[in-house]
Amino acid sequence: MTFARVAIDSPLPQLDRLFDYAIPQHLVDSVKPGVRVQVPFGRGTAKHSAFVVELVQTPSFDGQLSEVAEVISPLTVLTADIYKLARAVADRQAATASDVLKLAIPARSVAVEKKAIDQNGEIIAALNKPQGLRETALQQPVQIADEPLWVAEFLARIKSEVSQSRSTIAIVPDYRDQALLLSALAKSEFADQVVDYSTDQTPSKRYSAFLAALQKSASVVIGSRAAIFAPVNNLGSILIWDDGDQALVEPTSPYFHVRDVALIRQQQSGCNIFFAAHSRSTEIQRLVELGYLSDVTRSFAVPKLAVSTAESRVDAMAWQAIRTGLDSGAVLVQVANKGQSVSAYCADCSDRASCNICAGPIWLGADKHPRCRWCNATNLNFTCQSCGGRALKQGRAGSTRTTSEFGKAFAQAQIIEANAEHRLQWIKPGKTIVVATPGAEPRVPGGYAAVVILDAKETLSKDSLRATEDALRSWSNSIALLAPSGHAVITGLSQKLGQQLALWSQVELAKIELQHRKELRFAPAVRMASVEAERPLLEQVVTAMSSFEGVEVLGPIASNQQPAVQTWRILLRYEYSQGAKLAEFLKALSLQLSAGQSRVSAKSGRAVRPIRIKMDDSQVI
DNA sequence: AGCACGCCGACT
DNA sequence: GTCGGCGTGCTC
Repeated sequence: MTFARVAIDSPLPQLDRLFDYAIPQHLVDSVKPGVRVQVPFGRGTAKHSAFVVELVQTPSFDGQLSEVAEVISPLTVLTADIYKLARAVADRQAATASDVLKLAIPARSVAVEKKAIDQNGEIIAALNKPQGLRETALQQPVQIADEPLWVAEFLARIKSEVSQSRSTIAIVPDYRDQALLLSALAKSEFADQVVDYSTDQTPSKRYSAFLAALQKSASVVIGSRAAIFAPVNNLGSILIWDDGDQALVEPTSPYFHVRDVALIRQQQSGCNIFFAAHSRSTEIQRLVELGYLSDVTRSFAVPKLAVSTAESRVDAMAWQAIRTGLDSGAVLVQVANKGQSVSAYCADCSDRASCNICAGPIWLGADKHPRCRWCNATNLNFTCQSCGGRALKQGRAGSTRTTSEFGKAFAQAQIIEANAEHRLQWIKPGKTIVVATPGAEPRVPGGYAAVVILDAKETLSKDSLRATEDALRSWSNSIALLAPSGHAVITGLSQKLGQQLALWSQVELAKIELQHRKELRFAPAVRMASVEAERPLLEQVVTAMSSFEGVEVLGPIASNQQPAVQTWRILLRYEYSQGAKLAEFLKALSLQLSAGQSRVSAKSGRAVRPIRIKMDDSQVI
């Protein structure tokens, strides 16, 4: 007699454990570890979806067992490896395995599955050509003559794994990096092994990518956050490009950084792990200093970079760089903010303009309409809170105004604006000025003749713990788009930082930054969690935390994230060694305190958790 | 989440 | 005397 031990597909923390079920005679052959089943649960009449985690001979529950009601599909969609990973990630993040599994296992597509399996429920090799791959290669308007160094490095590592019949997971934070890597792989001899795991495709394509990873004995999975959970066989290497990119942080419940999931998966599977980036994150620097990772150096030409300490936004050096750059090709101008103007002031009394709904700061979007940065309300009939004035004057220029200013100054050049809304992957070579916000820079074949970085001082003085690190990362990524003969200019940067950047001493810069964090006891020298809830509930958390030794509680402070319900937030500063214990404590605490507090969001209709725990919150300071 | 069990106010 | 309020607790 065997019994099925299942994980219920429910976000409720009190159900985050395994339940045993009897297997009725007609299902004994089809209930297998990893399959999705329907089970009766609780007093409710509705059946719940669940995953069979294992089959056992003796149930660990001595009450009356219910029976598995139905097997949804013969496919073993939850492998033992992925369950183990999901459990470990959930435990680290004070979340549930189900939260992780819904990211790891895409929604089932019956149509895809019908095509993909034979009568025995085995995946047949009909998925060899992931559609995404060919489309990406064909859509590529220009051929890349010069492959970036990191792409070549990834290809070499992938090639080595494939030749040993092992799989690779390559994580790229950005759709342009994804396309670059995919088109390089499409031309390679192992194009057939490639699985396009990007999340911005249709559900059926995601499901077929998932099945392809499950089926191939050696696959090359390319994707963003979700790809770290790809159920590949014989995992040889995890490769991560540009780990400092915030796109690698999951914005919903487990709130993990892919880097941390990758490290867990590496430890569990014993595979290789490789990080590459133009600049070094403090987290990677910490792991290098601990001896967990080792440095691999590749020689390359240091970019020609000049730094100007001038106060004016676009100084003589920047103008000169744009002018000479245009003579030989395209020029990239990186600006800190999008829109017409990053801020607005009352024309009469010069006070900072604030939103008449929530008093948040006002900026001017591309359409020149005054908009609130906090609640996004359009303030068309602005009234100054201090003097009653009705007229606005613009603050520092954003990308839209910069674009129109350059359009006037360089009438002979084509001007293009690129930001998160106007996504651009490539531009054609020629006399073009691209004004881009950080992270939105398009590539140009052969590279840019000049890269000019404006607003350096503003980027550095952002009110964030990671301001310097993020700035160095976004500048480095822009400068890396230079042609070999190109020149870069950064305006408004201090001499000291500028010199180190000009020498491209990325490791040295990361060392210094990490040293600062150690002195201030900030992440990643220690870990910092945030707990967010409504005030009375949060007070109970604060009280309970006093019984937990060695964790420093900072706050509460008001959180302006959701204007609908005012929530508050505390920060918890703790050592890495306390992580497991603290996560367990917080999970149990939130379960106990939120009893009977669960409610449904009026806006989305989804269950909203009364207490939100982020075990590593880098946004918070 | 559902759903039942459990002890306190106004009703044919 | 009971019908029902939703606080509390459990779900293999």
